[in-house]
Amino acid sequence: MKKNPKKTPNIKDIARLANVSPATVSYVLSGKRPISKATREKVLKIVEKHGYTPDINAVALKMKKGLNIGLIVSDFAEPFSTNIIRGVEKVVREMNYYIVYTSAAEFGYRIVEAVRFLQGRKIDGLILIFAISYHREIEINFEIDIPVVSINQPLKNKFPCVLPNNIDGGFKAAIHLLDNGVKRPAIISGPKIRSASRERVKGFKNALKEKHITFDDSFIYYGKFDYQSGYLGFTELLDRHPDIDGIFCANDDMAAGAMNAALKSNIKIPDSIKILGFDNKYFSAIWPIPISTFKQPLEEMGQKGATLLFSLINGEEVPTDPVLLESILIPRKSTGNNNGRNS
Amino acid sequence: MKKNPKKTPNIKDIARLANVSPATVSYVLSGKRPISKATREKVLKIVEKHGYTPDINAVALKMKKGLNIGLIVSDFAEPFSTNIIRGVEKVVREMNYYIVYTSAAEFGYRIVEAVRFLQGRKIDGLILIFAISYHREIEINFEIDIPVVSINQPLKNKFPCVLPNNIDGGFKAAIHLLDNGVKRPAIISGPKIRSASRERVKGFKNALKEKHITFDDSFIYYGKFDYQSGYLGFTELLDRHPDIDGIFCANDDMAAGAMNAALKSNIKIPDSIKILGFDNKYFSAIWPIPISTFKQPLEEMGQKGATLLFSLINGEEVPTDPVLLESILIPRKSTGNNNGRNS
DNA sequence: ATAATACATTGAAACGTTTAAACGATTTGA
DNA sequence: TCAAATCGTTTAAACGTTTCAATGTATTAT
Repeated sequence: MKKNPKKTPNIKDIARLANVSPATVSYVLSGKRPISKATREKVLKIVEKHGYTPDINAVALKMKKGLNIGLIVSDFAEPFSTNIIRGVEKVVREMNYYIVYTSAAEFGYRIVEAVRFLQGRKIDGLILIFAISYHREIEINFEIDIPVVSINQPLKNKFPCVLPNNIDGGFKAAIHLLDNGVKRPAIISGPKIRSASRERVKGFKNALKEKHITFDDSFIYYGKFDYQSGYLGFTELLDRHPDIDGIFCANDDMAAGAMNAALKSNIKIPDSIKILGFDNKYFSAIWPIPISTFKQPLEEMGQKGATLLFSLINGEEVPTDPVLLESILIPRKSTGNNNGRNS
Repeated sequence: MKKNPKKTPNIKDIARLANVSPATVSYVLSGKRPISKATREKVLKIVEKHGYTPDINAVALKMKKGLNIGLIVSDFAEPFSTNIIRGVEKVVREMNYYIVYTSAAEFGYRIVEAVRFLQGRKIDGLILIFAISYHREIEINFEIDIPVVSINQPLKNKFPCVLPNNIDGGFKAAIHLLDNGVKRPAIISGPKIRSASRERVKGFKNALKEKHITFDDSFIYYGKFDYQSGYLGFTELLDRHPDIDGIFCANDDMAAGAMNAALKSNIKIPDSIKILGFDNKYFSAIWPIPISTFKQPLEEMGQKGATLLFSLINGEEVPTDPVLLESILIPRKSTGNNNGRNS
């Protein structure tokens, strides 16, 4: 009959059972001091047998560390963020850290408050993920003495960040449209204040210039990354230039809006006008006319960001320039291709 | 000139500054012992001034608690889960707890492993959220000595749970179709093994019986909650019964599939056939023909679940029967209504 | 006036680790 | 042969809290 029926073993229990001191157990487990092979094996056997795992609170207290990293996303609604998170998680877990997360939305988008909240949990590093449809100004004027990495959103060069290569995305978008026979391309962009928008436009323009296609700002409609904008943008652009035969929409929501506007006006997609989206949202594959789009390397972005963060935590140097990752094109019917769905 | 330039104050610092003992500070903050008004105010002022907040690791260590609750979701892809999480978060934060979360997908759906992982972080309770599109059998044969609550998924009555009232949902679906003139209703259900599917079918049948509409199993197609199933289901059901004029699809993905199948066969929605979905997924509102659907009370489910969990943690009794919450109908064009979108 | 009670506060142990310093035993160098 | 160095291990302090038991002081009952 045992005295304490169930209590999880602590380092002292293990030490006693192995006939060594707690310190020895600790050293065996951490490998910070050489321990004779015999002792190590003896200890490890007991540890294994009793499924001992150090109390993380005691460890964290003693080490003056949190052993977790904070994660702030703009909003959880977007599957966008969750895919990045997946990448982050992998790395964090590998480092034996935990994630404490919150959404900025929870704090009325006052990042300062969100940070304060997370600090309460003693985080050793912070990752910020702001989804692209987030269009408020982000308050980053918070003081913080731990490493911070931003994913998907440059924060005034204040922190290291990993971003999708939007210039490249815009460029590829234009090329794809031209390759599929478009002569008069236009673009429904995100809001001008968002660098992601400006960059996609820039890449788009670059490609057109390279191919000697005339283009000016009247072929650009600045939307808000939402369905509405796509609908209105389509209407307005075709008002301005009835001969437009291809539109690059800076995300799939706007592409959907554009396609519905086309449907209403009885304009055939892709025969009369080709529509190209961005983001590879879930619905783009099942849309009545499947939407060509770009898949962003979300998981990689997450992984890269987390790796960067741990480098910082370990006091290593990291590149100050944003890390850029490229999106890949998924051609579907809306630009005249035929893959993408099988029924 | 200060000795230690920045270090965050601890309870001893506060005690010294307030000319009291650390114990007093602790009691002031926790309110577990009466403290004279004068002392309390003095202490609180210092606490405020220096922004003191107790080291959570020390607290957790001393209290032999984790001060966090674990959260396992089947997969993060689904915005479904994130909305529930939002509700959970609110409650958890209010209780001054933190969330440590992971996805079952990360562990190859071996819940046991996921639980073990979370236990490493000393969780005081566990919430399981399995999205409806998750169709594998869930391994729940894990031993656990902390309270567990399941949200959205009954786990063999092993744990208290909060569920959408699917019978009610199916019932309301039938009524809505009938109200909109449907004479020959059919249903594209989820897989038979899922209780959510069976219950929605049951509610649907109940309503039809009540209204004396003949109905049998040949009007049911069992799909897998995915787009494909909707497409195939539509085709097959109309093969069986060409006079079907209304279909309740157990989620929006299947509704989308059904609508695309209708489009392909040149069957007019909603004129010839009315389509009703479930879940109010993002795309259902922007679909070319906006899809009527049901919005589940996800955030409430999260809140309710978390509240339940804390009751358990505090050793209170909780109802052993599932807590049922009702979904609300969002009528749109696919069943002949006109609200739901404004362009 | 004194004993008994109530109230406010404090000292110190405990939670489970890590790690610097100390220790003894063995090996090495002169 | 003795001092010095090396190796493996242990002792004990520290991390920042909470809370029991003890203390001192003010209030009430006798």
